[in-house]
Amino acid sequence: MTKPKQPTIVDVAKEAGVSIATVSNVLNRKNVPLASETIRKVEEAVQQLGYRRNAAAANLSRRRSYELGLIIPHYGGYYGRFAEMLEQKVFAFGYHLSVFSAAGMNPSFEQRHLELLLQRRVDGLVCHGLAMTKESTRQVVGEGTPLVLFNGWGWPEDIVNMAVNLDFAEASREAVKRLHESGCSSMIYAGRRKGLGANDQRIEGFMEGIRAYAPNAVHAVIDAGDQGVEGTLDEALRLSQGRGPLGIYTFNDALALELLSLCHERGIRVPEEVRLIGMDNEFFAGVSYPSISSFDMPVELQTNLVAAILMQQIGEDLSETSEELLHTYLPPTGHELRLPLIYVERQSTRV
Amino acid sequence: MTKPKQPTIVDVAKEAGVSIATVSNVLNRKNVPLASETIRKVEEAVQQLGYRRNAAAANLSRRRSYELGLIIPHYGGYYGRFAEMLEQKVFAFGYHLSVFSAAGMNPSFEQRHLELLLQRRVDGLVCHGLAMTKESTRQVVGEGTPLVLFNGWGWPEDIVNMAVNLDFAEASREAVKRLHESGCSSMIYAGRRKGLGANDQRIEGFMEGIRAYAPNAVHAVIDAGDQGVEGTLDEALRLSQGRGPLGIYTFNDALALELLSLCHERGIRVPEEVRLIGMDNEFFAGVSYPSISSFDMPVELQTNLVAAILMQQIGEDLSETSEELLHTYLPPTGHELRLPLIYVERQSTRV
DNA sequence: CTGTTAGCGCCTTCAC
DNA sequence: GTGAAGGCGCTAACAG
Repeated sequence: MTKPKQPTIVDVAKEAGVSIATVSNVLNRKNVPLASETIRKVEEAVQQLGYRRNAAAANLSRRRSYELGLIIPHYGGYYGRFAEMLEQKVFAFGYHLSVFSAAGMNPSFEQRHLELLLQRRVDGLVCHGLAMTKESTRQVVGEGTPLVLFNGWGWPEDIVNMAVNLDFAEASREAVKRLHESGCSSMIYAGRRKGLGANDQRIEGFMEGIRAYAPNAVHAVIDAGDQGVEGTLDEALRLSQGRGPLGIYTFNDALALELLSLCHERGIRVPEEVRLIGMDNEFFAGVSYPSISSFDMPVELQTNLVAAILMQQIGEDLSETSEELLHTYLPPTGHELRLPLIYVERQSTRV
Repeated sequence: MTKPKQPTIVDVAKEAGVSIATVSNVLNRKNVPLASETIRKVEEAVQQLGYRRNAAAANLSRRRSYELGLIIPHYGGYYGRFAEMLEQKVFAFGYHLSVFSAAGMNPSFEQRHLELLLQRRVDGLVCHGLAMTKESTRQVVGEGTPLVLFNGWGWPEDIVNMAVNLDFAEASREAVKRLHESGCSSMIYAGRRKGLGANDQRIEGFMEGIRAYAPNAVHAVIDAGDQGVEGTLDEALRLSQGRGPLGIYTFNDALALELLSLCHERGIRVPEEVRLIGMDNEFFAGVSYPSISSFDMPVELQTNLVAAILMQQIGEDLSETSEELLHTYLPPTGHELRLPLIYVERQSTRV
């Protein structure tokens, strides 16, 4: 209950019969030569006293925190996986990751978390492009904290050095292509306006896909947020009326699952009458019935790249593999990097 | 690129023409009386210089971090929601929450995160009971860091002051009751051994439920990890053979969904032939077809209680509502608190 | 009301 | 190889 004041480096030094500098030296295993006897004594004292270094003091002294900050909209699905994976990647460089959820792209939370992270003097920042305001980002970068964005589109080059994005536009084009090839003569993109930039990317790609692969197809962009899921399906069916199978490409798997259930309820057969492609490749897309075709996100690659770029900005030495990764993926020009999603074909489009 | 050394309190003092103590005073709004002119000057200087307090220095000086640590197995589903909600709760007390994922109950990660948190001198810890080893927990508590567990069963009283648990056992009893009342004469619990204590609790409750409500029912506990999902369904069907509707209660909604899809595939009708109850009340349980009955977790209540108990241990003043909450829920004796789950009836059991 | 001063615990030259 | 000493930036008495 009562906090009995934890032992400090001074206590350890006393216990081991050496000076505090020596203790610090053995603890931080620098390139300083130490007598093995000294090392032993110190380690014993540490063990004995249950010494644990005070991070605040160490950070203050070194003027580095070896801490990185990550701001994401929430912990669910892709973002959670991203956080977990990034944590592992930066750990390999000796850094620790502090994760904050902006509670659904809420700018006030974002602001708070950012402020906190900066007070902690994090050595670098990884932010979700959609959870950040331009102003705070500019400020951060202006103050000199290395920052890399992920899934941020259309950021001016002068405020963001590098954005590592998933190529939703390309995936959307592919979705149209797949649906068209499977014989859909009418195609719908069921979006989520609140998905912001991520939704815009999909719309853009969808329209490009239509132009490229199915210029004559009946098509439309419907917002599931506006129309509701039922409204979306109604509208989609109305548009495709009698023109053979209807293809629906959705903002994410969750929406696809809702549409799938609705089809079940109404006795509409999937994939015979309606074909679905989702996005995110969530667990349930694989085990629903019928299973839902989707796009898998290269989270491992993305986090690897984010980590490498950030470490480079911080001035850390990169491993060979990291170097190679950057060579392979960094665009020769520009400040945006697009990673391809992987299409996973399942029963909802299999004819 | 070059970090131009952020302004310190000294710079602000100089700029404002006051002493550093004064700056510290206006910044920390203590019960110290300040001249409004002084305040203005300081705030202006802060604005001017873009001053941001160095958390490490402040923590070191105050010997408090106003930081709390949370260790969970992963960010998905319930845990993610728990983290987000707890963050809000403790923020109301002026604390910040650092969340760490133990990457699936991996003890080495747990150890690492714990060590880090302790080095940061967090003022308190919230840990998932299943992600912690007894040894490290004992050590932490022994060193005097306030700790509250959530979903930890069977912890010796001498190492854990309080555990705030979801009452999976009671929910499992209820599941049996519901299935039995709906007319199931055979009932299965499809578990996940790797769920550890959480699974044990369900098994215990399931068996008690059988004894209490349906002593004559054919029943069994099957582990989906051992048998696979298909194996589980086969086994369940074999046991219930021809004895009317089969009730399956699952470890979680994910497993329930898998079983549901399998039923679809084999043309087994849900709920006519098989009735399902899941656990977690995940998004997809509500929108699958048919929708899956499940148990909703009182995350808000749980996080409220965890926050209140921890704040109390730290010695923070509680609000009236928090006090009341503790009065209502704290057990008169013992060190474990059980919160009821809420049954959500859906189509998978509706006859 | 404001300023002076002594740490907080650790790291890091720089002598020895 | 090891130790002494001066910060790191801020807070908290305590004077004034």
